[in-house]
Parts: sequence; C-alpha cells; structure tokens
Amino acid sequence: MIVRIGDESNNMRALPSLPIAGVSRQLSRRSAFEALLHHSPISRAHLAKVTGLSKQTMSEVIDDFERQGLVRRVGRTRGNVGRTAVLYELSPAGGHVLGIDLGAQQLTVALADIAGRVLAEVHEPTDSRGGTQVIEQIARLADHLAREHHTHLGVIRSIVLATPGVVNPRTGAIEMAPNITGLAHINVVGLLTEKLGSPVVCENDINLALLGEIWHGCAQNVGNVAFLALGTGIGLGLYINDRLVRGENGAAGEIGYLPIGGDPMQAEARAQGCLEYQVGASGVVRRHREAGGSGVESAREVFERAQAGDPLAASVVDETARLTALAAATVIATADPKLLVLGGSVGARPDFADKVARMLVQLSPRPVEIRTSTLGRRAGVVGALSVALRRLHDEFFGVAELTAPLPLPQAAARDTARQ
Amino acid sequence: MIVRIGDESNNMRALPSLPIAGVSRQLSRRSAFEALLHHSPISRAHLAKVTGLSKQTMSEVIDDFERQGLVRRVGRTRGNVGRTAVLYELSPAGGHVLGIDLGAQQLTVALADIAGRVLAEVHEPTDSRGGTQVIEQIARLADHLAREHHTHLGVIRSIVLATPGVVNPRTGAIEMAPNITGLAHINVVGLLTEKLGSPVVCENDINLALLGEIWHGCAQNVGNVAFLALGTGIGLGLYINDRLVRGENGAAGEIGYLPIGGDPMQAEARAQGCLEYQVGASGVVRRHREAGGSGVESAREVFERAQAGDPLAASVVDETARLTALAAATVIATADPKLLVLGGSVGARPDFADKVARMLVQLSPRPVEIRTSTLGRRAGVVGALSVALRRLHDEFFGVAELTAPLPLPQAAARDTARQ
DNA sequence: ATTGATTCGTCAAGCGACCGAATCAATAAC
DNA sequence: GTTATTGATTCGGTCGCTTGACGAATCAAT
Repeated sequence: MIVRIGDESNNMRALPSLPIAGVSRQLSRRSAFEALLHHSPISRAHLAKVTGLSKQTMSEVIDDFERQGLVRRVGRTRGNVGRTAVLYELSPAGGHVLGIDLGAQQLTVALADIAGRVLAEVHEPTDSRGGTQVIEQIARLADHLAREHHTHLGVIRSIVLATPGVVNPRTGAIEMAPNITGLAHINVVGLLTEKLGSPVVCENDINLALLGEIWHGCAQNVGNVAFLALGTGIGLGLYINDRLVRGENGAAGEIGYLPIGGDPMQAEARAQGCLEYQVGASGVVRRHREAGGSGVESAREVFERAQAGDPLAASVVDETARLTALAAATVIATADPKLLVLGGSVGARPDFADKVARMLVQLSPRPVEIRTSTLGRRAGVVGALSVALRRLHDEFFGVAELTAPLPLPQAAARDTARQ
Repeated sequence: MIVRIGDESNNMRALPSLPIAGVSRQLSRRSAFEALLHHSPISRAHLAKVTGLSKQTMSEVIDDFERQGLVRRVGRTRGNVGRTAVLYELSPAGGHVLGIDLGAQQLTVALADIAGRVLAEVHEPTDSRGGTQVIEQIARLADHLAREHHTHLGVIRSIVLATPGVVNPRTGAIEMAPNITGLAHINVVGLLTEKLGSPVVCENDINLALLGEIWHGCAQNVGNVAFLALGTGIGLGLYINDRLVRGENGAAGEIGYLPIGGDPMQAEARAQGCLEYQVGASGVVRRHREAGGSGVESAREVFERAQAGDPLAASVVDETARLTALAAATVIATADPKLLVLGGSVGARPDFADKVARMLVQLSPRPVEIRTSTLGRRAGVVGALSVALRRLHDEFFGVAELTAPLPLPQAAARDTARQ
C-alpha cells in the first residue's frame, strides 16, 4: 500500500498537545493536596504512606507547597516512639473562596478557605431596588466578611453566585430571572467580577442547593440524586453519574413545565408552566380561593391552616402533594435516582414531605429513599462554596486535559454484511 | 498544636495508590493510539507532529506497538521530497470486539476490529425456545463470524450484549426481561463469557441503540441526547454530559411508568406502567378495539390502516402520538437535551415522528431538534460494538485512576456565623 | 551523474521525577 | 545509658521526555 503524504497532511489537525512531561509531578502534588485535605494535620512520612508515594517525593512536594504558602507547620507529634514529626496543614493563605446565594428575598454570602472551612456567613434581605443596587450590596457584604477575618478581597480566588432562573451553561449569563428586578438586563457576572476582583461563576440556585446537600447535607456520598424544590415555584436539580445535569440550555430541571395537573395546551399553563400554575405559591392560593376559601394572602397561610385542621386548606395541600408526587414519580421513572431530596420552603416541611412520600409509594414501581433538606435556606450558599472550592482546587491541581475519553473513530466503513 | 499520631493513623485509609511512575509513557501510548485511530496510515514523524511528542518518544512507542502486534507496516510514502517514511496502521491482530443485539424477535451479532472497522454482521430470528438455546445460538453465530474472517474466537477481547429489560449497573445481571423466555433465571453474562472465552458486558438495548446513533447514526457529536424508542413498549435512553445515564438500579429511562395517559393508580396501569398501558403495542390494539375497531391483530396494522386513510385507526394513532409527545415534553423539561431522537419500529416511522414533532411544539417552551433514527434495527448492535470497543481501548490505554475529581473535605466545621 | 535540499528515523546527552536503600536524627521504652 | 523505633534527608539508579546532531534516503536541479 502506497500513499501520498500530501493528501494526508491536509486534514491533519494538531491535537491539543498536552504537556506529558511534568504531568507526573502534578499528579504527586494533587495526591498530596488530597491527603492534606482529608487528614490534616499530617506529617511528611504519613503523607507518603497515605498517597503511596515515596518519602522523598513527598518531601519535595511539601517543600514546594511551603514555598508557595499552600501549607504551614502546625507543630510536632509527641508521645510516640521515634523521632518527632513536623505536622503540616493547609494554610488559609493558600486562597479563599466566596459563595453567594442571591434570592428574591434573602441574600447570603459566605467565606471559606482552601480547605473548605467555612469562616463566616452573613445574610440580609435582598435590596428591593434590584439591578446594580444588588451588585453593590453583594460587594459590600463580601468586603465586610473579608475584613472581619482580618484579610481582604485579594485573597479570594474563586466566587460562585447562586441565582434563580436559567443560567446559560456556555456563557454563564443569567437568561431568566423573573423574581429579581433588573437582573436580566445587566451583565451580573461581569460586574461582580470587576467589583470583587476575582472570577465569578453563576449557577442556578436549585442546582447549587443540591450540591450543598451533597457536600454537607443529607445527600453525602450519593452519586445519583434528585432534588425537588417547592417554594414560590417548583424546580428540580439533577445529579447523575456524580455530575450536575445542566442541560443543553441550562434548563434541565425546569419541571414547572411538566404536563401535570391540567391541560398543558391551556394559555396560562403554557405561559407559566403547567405544573407551576398548579403547585406554585400563587397556584396554591388560587386553588384555595377557587375551592371557596377566603382571607388567605400567601401559600404559607394555606399550609398553616391545613396543619391547624382546616379541611378546606387541607384538601388544597393534599392536591399539591399529589401533584408533587406525580412530578417526583416522573423524575424517578426518567432518571432512577438513588435518593430524592425534598427542599424549598414548602417541600422541606415534614408534614408535606410525608404526604408526598406516601403518595409516591403508590405511584412508583420501585421504592426510592426520600429525605428532606437538612441545610434549608443555607443549601444554596453551601453549594456555591463547594463549586467555588472545586474550581479553586482544579485551578491548582486539575488534570482536565487527561480525563477526556479516547474518542472512537467516526468514519467507519461496513465491509461486509450478510443476509 | 500537638497531636498524638496514634489517633490519626486509625482512620487513615490508604488511597488507591495510583502508579504515578509510568503514567507518562501510558499517556504517550494513548496519544499515539488515538492518532493512529484517526489518521492511519501514518508515519512516525507525522505521529510526532500530531501528538506533539518528540520523534524519539514516538519511535519507542511504535516499536512497542509493533512488538505487541498492535500496529503493522502498510507501506512507504512515495513522491515526496526527502526520505520515504514507513507507514503504520492499527493491526486487526490487536484485538477484535463483538456486539450482540438480543431482541425478542431478532438476534444480531457483529464483529469489529480494534480500529472500529465493522468486519461482518449477521442476524437471524431469535431462537423461540429461549434460555440456554439462545446462548447456544449466539455462540454459534459468533463462531461463524470469526471463522468467516479467517480468525477465531480467541482474538475477541471484548463483548457487549444488548438486551431488553433492566440491567443492574453494578452486577451486570439482567433483572427484567419480559419479552424473552427463560432469560431472567439464568446467568446470561456468565454463560456467555464462558462460551465465548472473553468478558461479556450486558446493557439495556435502548441505551445501546442510543449509543449507536451517537457513534454512527443521527446523534454524532452531541453531548446531550434523549432517545425515545416506541415499539412493542416505550422506553427512553438518556445521554447527558457525554455519558450514558443508567440510574441507580439501571432503571433510568423506564418511562413506561410515567403517569401519563390515564389514572396512574389503576391496577393495570400500575402493573404494566401507566404510559406503556396506553402506547405499548398491546395498548394501541386495545384502544383501537375499545374505539369500535375490529379485525386488527397487531399495532402495525393500526398504523398501516391509519396511513391508508382509515379515520378510526388515525384517531388511535393521533392519540398515541399525543401521549408520546407528552412523554417527550416530560423528558425535555427534565433533562433539556440538545437533540431528541425518535426510534423503535413505531417511533422511527416518519409520519408518526411528524405528528409527535407537531404536538411537541405546542407543549414545550423551547424548541428541541428532533431526528428519527438513521440506524434503525442496527442501532443496538452498533451501540454494543461502540461500548465493546471503548472497553477494549480502556483496557489498553485507560487512565481511569487519574480522572476522579478531587473530593472535597466532608467534615467541615462552621467556625463563625452571624445573624 | 552530481550536487543540494528535504525529510525520516536514530543516537547521544541532559533533565525532571520517581523509587529504594542507606544514613542521620530524635525520641520512648527498657 | 542503651536499644528500638520512627522521621527526614542524602545518595545512587531508573524511567521517560526533550533537544540537537547525524546518517540515510529521496526528489529536484544542474
């Protein structure tokens, strides 16, 4: 077989040449960092044992870390046979991260160090003027937190913002934020990045609440989780194969549009979302009114009356739980999660969650474990911190270039086929 | 700070010590293999250019490959200035893979080499006696294919079996195979592995059909795909974030149980699945009968009558399309795929797909691209080949140990919190 | 036919990074 | 005080990648 090279070289794209030389040390550093995260304070010798690397390598890595300010000495061992060991832990000077949960009512900001220690957390009502005023408010709180911890915004290296609405997974822009005025028309990420001086990433609040529960809440060590949030509206967070599901447009989990609870072709249902029209806060109030109830302003009151024994309110709540259970059954049939977490101001109510769980048993062919959110309103900001932390870690110790699976050849010819 | 080592060493698990030494060469080999996959035949010098590695390294790697029989020389360049180059390509001797699609009616077996070239494919009716008879049938076909290609079962190094029903993602066992008799009670994977002499992996047929469309069909280069298969039953395959969604129990995509098209609490609906009870083949026939139709044995006839202009059959088909569109809308709201592929003997019919697409526009807030399966009945076996191939490649060139993301610390103490 | 330009593949030297073994250091136990 | 044990460092040794140089092979031009 003889081939002219001329043709060959034309369609030859250069692969993204990954620097194979040096990857070895990067992996060693990564292992050392991981061990420091989970076992600090720890000595060099123990680091070597835990990572499986040699003591020499570990010594070199730790020397590097110390020079960079990533670790600090915290003392020596005592009381053991043999020479005392110098103990190391991750230094707060290695970098800080900021998590922000921007809700329609509440704004929460939290600060953590590179080891994931939450140093401070503060929340206050969201500035109702919206838009740039909210940006200013966030910057003020962030600065306050940093000062409180005898540091400054400069040490913050990664920031994640939780926001309602759809976040474009490619650009990071907020595309639908109905509950906060004047946010859709300004470049939130850009403005915040400029004000705070480090990269800001935006993510849907329900997705981050889910990641919060996975990090520190009720969904730890589970790789397949569905998070059903019922509050003002209804939303879903999906965590599958140990990764968040964003969807092509960042609209995964927008289950307000599920064709449940009414005619999905109807005008109001199509605009607001068929399911949301029924189980959203305004839907609950409306159904209560349509059922003959009166004197109710908010969905909360309906739930409180129901708990107090009001039969009319109870029937409205029951219907809400039924529809929620249908939505849950839908998700379970589709994604088969190991765990279903109920969250949101309504969904996390134990009485309500109980009703949903009971309905679900009758709807779903296989039982699924159900828990209610343990982080509550903090879930969003905790999730934001976890993502910010992960981004910081990846910045230092990422091996993203190596993880891409070997692509299969696209152009394949079928040589033979019989019958 | 002083710590006793004694306590520390107790809860210290040894990490799965990844062999960092040697990972470098493995990555080089991997790069070389990838370039060979996509650019063969290719010379050493060009391999060096494409991979970004040095000529020296590439020479060593190719020497290795040649010794192992992974590559073979296929000639020299001619007509260029300078010294002629020896050209290499992946050798079929490097290993073969087998894909098997075990359907209720049809059994398909295909053979491919390590480069993904499909060498032969054969299909015949599934042995209706089921059970071990089917195992024998598969073994016979596999042996036949191998012989036909002047080789033997020994060169096959990876086998994937597509089967209806739920496949346990951990054990690989078939847990529900209602359409093939006597398959649930025997250890299919174990028996086949023994008969064929290389590891067999089992996967749901719809999932593999989806992967087939992604490899060689209508969903190439798309990272978020939903595959809706409507035939005897209804099923869904989900491909999200460039990975297949199996679910905790392998039951992801079992949308026959979606609460659509009737009362999900009803006895028949609960047993068979609410949606499946309506749109499954038997459901279509039943609805046709209930609507006053007669003389119809199979769902296919209903669709053919509808296409021929029979108004009664048409209304049954319309309702089927409406329910299918509702299921699609459900998936789209939940997972937000980039592409929806319609497949299966019914779903791939252009007239039916058209109806579903039209319904869907009115149901979904954002438009989604819809295509019909281009591989048709071959999708399953092509997908099986793609997985078998990927497993073979990973066996040789996998870097799975390196890809795990850095886990965040679990035990975090919140030091301070205000307000 | 000779010469020059070009390209392929190999050799040699150097460097970064890993490891094991040996050695020094510091401490508890006896 | 001696011994056993453990921590940390130093010393070769090996692997693997890179660069630069060089011989071999070919085309093009004289």
